[in-house]
Amino acid sequence: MGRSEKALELVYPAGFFGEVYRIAAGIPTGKVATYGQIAAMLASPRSARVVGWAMRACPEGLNIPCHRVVNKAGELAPDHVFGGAEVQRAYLLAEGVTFLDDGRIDMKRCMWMPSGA
DNA sequence: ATGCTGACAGGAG
DNA sequence: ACTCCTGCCAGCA
Repeated sequence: MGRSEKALELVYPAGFFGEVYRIAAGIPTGKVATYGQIAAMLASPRSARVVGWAMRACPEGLNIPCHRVVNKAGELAPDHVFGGAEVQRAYLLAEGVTFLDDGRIDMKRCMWMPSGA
């Protein structure tokens, strides 16, 4: 592996959290992924909560777009994190994510589909 | 070691 | 569509 990859090995935590961060880092701009979706990618479809927890512990130094990870209903994180859901929504809007009239993300349009459409 | 917690999800009523 | 209940599993006291 190249030097940059080795650097990532050093930066990303080992184990489940590290895998979560690695995947989250791959979410393209303008798209969002769900906790359960990421859990499924890790072959642990029952670990959605752990994914959410990993996001909460999100190391800011890694440049992880944790605002692009939402629940399956397309709802943003509660106000006690992120400095308010408004902040998260502003980030997503700036990236081109579209919202429905009820304030939820238009998941049908913006959910990340790594395996192709 | 034991028990509680949580940025979730799926099924049942 | 909404609420309630249960399963999950890594950290932390």
